[in-house]
Amino acid sequence: MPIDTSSDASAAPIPLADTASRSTSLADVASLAGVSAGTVSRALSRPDMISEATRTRVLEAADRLGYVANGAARALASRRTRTVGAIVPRYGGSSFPTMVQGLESTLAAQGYTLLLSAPEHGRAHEPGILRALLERGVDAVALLGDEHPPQLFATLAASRTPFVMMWAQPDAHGASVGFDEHEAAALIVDHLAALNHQRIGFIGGRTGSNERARRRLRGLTLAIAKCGMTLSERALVETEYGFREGFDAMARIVADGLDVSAVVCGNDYLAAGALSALDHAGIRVPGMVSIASFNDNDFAPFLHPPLTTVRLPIREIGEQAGRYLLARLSGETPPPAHVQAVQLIARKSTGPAPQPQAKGEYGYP
Amino acid sequence: MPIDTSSDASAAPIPLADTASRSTSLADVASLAGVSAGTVSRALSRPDMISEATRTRVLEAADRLGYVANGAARALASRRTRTVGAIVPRYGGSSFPTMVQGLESTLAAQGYTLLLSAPEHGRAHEPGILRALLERGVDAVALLGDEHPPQLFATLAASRTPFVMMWAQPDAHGASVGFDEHEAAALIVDHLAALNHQRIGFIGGRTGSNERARRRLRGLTLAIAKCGMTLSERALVETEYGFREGFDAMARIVADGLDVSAVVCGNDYLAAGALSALDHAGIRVPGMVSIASFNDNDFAPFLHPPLTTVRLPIREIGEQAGRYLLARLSGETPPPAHVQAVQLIARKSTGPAPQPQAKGEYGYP
DNA sequence: TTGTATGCGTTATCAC
DNA sequence: GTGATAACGCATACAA
Repeated sequence: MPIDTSSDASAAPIPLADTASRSTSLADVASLAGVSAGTVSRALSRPDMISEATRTRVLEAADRLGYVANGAARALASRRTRTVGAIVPRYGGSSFPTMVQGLESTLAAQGYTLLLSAPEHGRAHEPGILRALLERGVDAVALLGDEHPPQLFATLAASRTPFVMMWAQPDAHGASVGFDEHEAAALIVDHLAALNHQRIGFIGGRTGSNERARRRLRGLTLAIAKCGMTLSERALVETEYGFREGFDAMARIVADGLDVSAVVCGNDYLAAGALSALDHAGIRVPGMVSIASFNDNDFAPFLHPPLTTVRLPIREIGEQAGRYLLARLSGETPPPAHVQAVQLIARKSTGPAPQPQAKGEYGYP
Repeated sequence: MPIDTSSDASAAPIPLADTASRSTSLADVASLAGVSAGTVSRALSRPDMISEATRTRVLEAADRLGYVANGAARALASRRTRTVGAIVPRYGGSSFPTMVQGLESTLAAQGYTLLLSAPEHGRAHEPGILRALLERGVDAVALLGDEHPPQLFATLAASRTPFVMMWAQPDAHGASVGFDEHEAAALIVDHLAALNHQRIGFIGGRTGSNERARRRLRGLTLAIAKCGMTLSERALVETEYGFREGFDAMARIVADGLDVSAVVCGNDYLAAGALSALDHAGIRVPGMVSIASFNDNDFAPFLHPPLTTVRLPIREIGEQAGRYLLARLSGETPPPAHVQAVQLIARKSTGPAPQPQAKGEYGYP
């Protein structure tokens, strides 16, 4: 996939050790407007400290010259960059973009720009990632999750950089935004219990490498125990998140001899894949539940049969994280403590547990 | 969803007009190492210009003090930020994150950081978006698409900022990376033609507001005409991308009286929704095709029945854009001209056109 | 309200 | 190979 540069208007020499004219600076605007550089600076960043007349004159001059402030100089002098760093690993093909969109939008509304680090795979914990952000002078940092090496927190503390952990637990060592996984699990389990389901299965993410998957499974286990239900060992699969993975997992559960009347999936992709596998197998499990709506393209209720879904506030996590950082950066009163459960929507489309016709098997309605 | 700050180690006063000790600077490292500031600077950024002995001494001192370079000062003096801006609208819930991940990874490998602007909806063209990036001193910019107001290009040119357009056409006024939509369409149409399909439908994005959707429809129209096939007006729907939208669109096509034997969908979400609608209606259309795999979670082949899919190199676009910018920034020879078609994978699972049992209706196999 | 002057921390250009 | 020293462009404290 070569690149098109045929009609390339941008093929001019790169502007590094600039040979030609430097770009217009405050001084240029100042001389055109007939004022001092300091006045221009104020007219641009503290409009209310300047007289109406000169302000318009300055603004006009700046406009005529196409003046663009030099952020580096501004940052050097003011000691702030109006920039926030985010470290969000494995980011494409996940639900994180929705969260980052929320973060970015919230920050952008206040003039902040997002510096995004999206390390692939296990590189998220490399010190260099955070360091690169700090060298860029980010005013604050948003991290995914709360499981990070101590050194990361030490570095953050040493640089006195405000930070927030997204999709994390309340007992993390620092500010965090998340939701109550246990409440989400309880909602699901209550729903299934009301429909007389007893033995259930779970297809979720890998608990070894994914803290969110781990919490989700733990919450489910607790809720199930509290209801006197059973989580089938044979129908408990850990896998990557994905449609194909859900398909394969459910296919395996079916092949092993389905001994559950309901299966909970860790997210919508897994669930959709699992449904598809059931369809292929000519089996319909009456209780199919997905915990997380994967993103804004919430397709669970349109599957056949529709899924019961718990909608997680992915985007809201990003927004809230942004609001927290903005508050910190503007010196406002620190936001309240503790993470609370959030909006959970259960679509009650799952049917009641049937009387199995043959042991461990459920046919079409 | 309040925020947890209970065990907050980051709740220290914000480091704005810093009252306490400034963070360690080059001078601090220099005095500890017993050299001049200039030497420290070189030891850190031009290791080969310094003697082995002093270099290690400097590095050790820097390490002991936990020195982190001040990017603002560095940018001011060196006139480069090692930062690249990206403007990618409507970010969550689309295939753009995959592309951005490719861009970010490629840039990060060379020490560049991505400044991400993800304007919601129509705000992508606002001059302020680009301006914010330029003020941050981005060394280069990556844009989504090639349809932007002239002023944007003018601003880019005035600031002599290298830029590249992603998912754009070769005849754009500037460097661009994309793929051949017409070739993708031709691949699909050839496939359907070989299976004797004659009349086909299309469910795609809104051509009024989405340049990619427009190109996709145009490519399809051309390919269909060339093969002597027919694009049914009644089975041509423009909608938002999404599962629900695909569902609704197909439901409408069915309600209007299906007069096609194949339906092409603009992306996998639309296709999956459309399949679901067919399932609900108890109808199976033998030719179901999706043009774009939505992202890495390529679920089309797992649907029932499986979709024939053309896989578009979304991530590769980002990677290639990153490589282009890196080449520009390092003064390398400009990459070759023209956009070429890319890897297209057709999964041949669509069946041949049947002899309709009743006019405009196709039953289950 | 406006002008003046200093400092921000680094790189780069000289000398040595 | 290393040390002074001058920009870099802006914000801001202080003076007017």
